[in-house]
Amino acid sequence: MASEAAASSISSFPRRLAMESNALLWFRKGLRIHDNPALDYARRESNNLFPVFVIDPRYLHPDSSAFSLGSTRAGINRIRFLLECLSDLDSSLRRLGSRLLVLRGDSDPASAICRIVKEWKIRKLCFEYDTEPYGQELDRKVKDFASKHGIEVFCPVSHTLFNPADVIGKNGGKPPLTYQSFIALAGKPEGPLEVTYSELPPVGNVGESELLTVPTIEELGYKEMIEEEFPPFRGGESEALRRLKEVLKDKEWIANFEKPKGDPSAFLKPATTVLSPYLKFGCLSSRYFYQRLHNVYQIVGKHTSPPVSLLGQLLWREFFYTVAFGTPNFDQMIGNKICKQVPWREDEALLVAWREGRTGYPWIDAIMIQLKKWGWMHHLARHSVACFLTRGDLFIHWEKGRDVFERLLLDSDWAINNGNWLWLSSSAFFNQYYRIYSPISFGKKYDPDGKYIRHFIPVLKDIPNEYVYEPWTAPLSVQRKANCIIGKDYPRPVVSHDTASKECKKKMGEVYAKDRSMKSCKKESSKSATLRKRKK
DNA sequence: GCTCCGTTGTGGTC
DNA sequence: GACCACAACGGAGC
Repeated sequence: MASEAAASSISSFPRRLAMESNALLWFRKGLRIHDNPALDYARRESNNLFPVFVIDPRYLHPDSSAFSLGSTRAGINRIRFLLECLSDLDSSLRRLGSRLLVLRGDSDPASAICRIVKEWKIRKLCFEYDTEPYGQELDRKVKDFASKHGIEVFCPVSHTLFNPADVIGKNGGKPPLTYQSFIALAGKPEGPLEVTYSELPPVGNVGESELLTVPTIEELGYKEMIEEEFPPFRGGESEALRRLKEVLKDKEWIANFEKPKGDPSAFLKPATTVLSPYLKFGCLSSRYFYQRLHNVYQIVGKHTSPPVSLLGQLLWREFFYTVAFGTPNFDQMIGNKICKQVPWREDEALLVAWREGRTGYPWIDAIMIQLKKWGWMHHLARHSVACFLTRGDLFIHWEKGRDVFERLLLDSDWAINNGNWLWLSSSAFFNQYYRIYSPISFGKKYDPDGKYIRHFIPVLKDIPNEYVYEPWTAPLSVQRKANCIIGKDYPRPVVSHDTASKECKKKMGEVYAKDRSMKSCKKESSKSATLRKRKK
């Protein structure tokens, strides 16, 4: 897989000067003007520039069979966030004398691109390199088409700080499997492009093509949108840069940031930057973010370090991108060499209880409701619910939880989401399966009065502090007074944490023991094979 | 084969 | 807030 990554870097711009030329800039991620090498190359020596976004049915067409409002792959909140990103991008392009051309996808975006490239007589096709399997598949189609028709392709790596293929190459063809070994290999990233535009080449003649402006959510076919609470985060590059500016103002906060010390129950003022949705869509360049953080560190002097520092968080993103790129079947247990093979339990009712925030554990349920309503929750809150679903309590397959997160998170990112589910379920990277988050005491530590729970689960709002994490222990008189009868207004716990976590630990112990004996068997057989060879 | 280390465990003590 | 015991994993380095 790694050897296929013949991606260009910004320092390797072809020097050939095009004469009369039409360039097409295909936006997928990278929904920004700043630090956008594909845009910068596309506009150079081009008479016309066609900035295009293709509506991918897989992500944007309504699917009524999905468990929540949205498409097959994306919940409504992320779809709305994406449309905000596109509107903002369109406004920015219009200020530069251009506009965003939004096309309906045919069967997939790649075939739509191939069709218009021919129709608009495109000489130069530019798009950001994508490391995800789905992106790679589309890119292959487009690149094959372009090479058959003699169209120049420029495909820079600019979504990440490093080219995952380079890091894997430095490690002898295998991705590094620990953060520290990744850091040792990665080195310093290239800086962002230092260029601003006063204007861009005009959009050329689009002929007969049916061109759309950025659609509204209703135009995409989502009619029954009744939401009690919308996510407090708006999409787009302008919002990303505003948010970054806000974050950069507090230099002390940046200098002292330590991820594990953050408060997962903070929701009015989250304990992290909430820049992840903007990095996901490329509204914010990771290289620009890195550079600005580095500048703050230089000004303040003393600061925290990776892995816990803010800059360290950007490097975690790179770590997961690298491992994901170099590991076949990274997003599944079977066929994934770095993933422990665990006999997870099939239990649809428990999965639905977890997904819908009805486990009877207010801390877990509040987090799942925040996910549903906001599409975002703190990293440690994600840990709590992921541990609870998998190795901690319910013993349900991490792929099931991964699917729910992938759909509902605004910052849903293939490599990072799968990487973290592998981590939390103790299937890869992390082995201390006996360290289990308590669905009661972990949250209580940060928020003893249960403000977070009361906000996201209003039915519990009058339960006294001493019972808010364990409402089933409240006497009936207290439940009546709080207008919340457990078993009627709010569910009883779906499992007992004490017994469930003990059983989980036992099962994980068995999996690990089996894994050890398999590994030693393999070692033995390879040893004896070597001896046999030597004797011969 | 040993020791040390690993972003982010819990529950107890001071 | 810092420290410890608890129980106890794999990988890296020696």
